[in-house]
Amino acid sequence: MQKEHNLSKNQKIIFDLIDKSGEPMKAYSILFNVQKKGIKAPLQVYRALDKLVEIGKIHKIESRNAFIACQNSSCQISKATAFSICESCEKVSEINNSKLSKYLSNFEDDSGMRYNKYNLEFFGLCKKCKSK
Amino acid sequence: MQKEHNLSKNQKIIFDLIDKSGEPMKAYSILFNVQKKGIKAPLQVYRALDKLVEIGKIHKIESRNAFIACQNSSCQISKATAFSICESCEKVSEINNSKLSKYLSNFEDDSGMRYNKYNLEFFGLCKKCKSK
DNA sequence: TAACGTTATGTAATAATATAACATTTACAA
DNA sequence: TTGTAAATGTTATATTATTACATAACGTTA
Repeated sequence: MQKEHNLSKNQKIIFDLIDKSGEPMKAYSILFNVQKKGIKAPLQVYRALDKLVEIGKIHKIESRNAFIACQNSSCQISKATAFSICESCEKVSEINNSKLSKYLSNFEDDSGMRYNKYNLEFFGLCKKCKSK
Repeated sequence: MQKEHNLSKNQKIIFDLIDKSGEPMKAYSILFNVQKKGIKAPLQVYRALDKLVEIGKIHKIESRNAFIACQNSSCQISKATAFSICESCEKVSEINNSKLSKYLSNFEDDSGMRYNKYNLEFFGLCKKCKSK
């Protein structure tokens, strides 16, 4: 059974904001949005983000320096992440494909080394942008 | 046949530095190292880096905000990159595995969407660090 | 080779992203 | 109830990256 993480006040404020937005949010945009709730400094945001990433409630989209709520109901997969990113509209979706995750989790490089964690970002045009 | 890219003066200075170092270099560390060669401003570095990434001579390690010379003799694979990153010593290697690249280049998500580009970063402990 | 468009360069200023250092408070298990 | 870990608050600063504008070099083709 998954450990229940009781989010602290700041963590909850920031997670709720990202989760409701449904899209990747940048740290300073988050900061701007939570200032009315008393979170005034970048560090308060980054600390909450660090923790939320650590427990898998959100993921960082590295190529965009942005954070998105985990789309997997279970939120257990913070060590094996894959995203699709539209290079035109910047829409980001989490890819939840068991074949892919199995393939990557079991991947062994030519030296026989295995990895406990990966992040994969796919780029292309989403359906909407492709049809334009 | 691959197009020959004649690097400009700044591009060559910066590529040579990164290539010789053999490891990921950060933009401001590059800047520091090339100041004696007349490259004085961050923008000069970033412009060269952008171009070198575009033509596939170097890759950006997104999770580290650092740049590494392409390890593939052909340097053609700037749209399909995979790296292994040691979480202890930060050693980075480019993974050149044809099975993996085929699998990912042909990957179709559940909605049938395909992608023209991807970047994959694996994390773990390299052999040296594992044996410590 | 002159004219043109494209690419590269130079320079200053500033924006955007992220962390260090230190003090204090809260949560909660022993 | 006290010890410890986690979280918070605050200021300052470090690091990464871009905007804006001016000039120069390069390569094509008329």
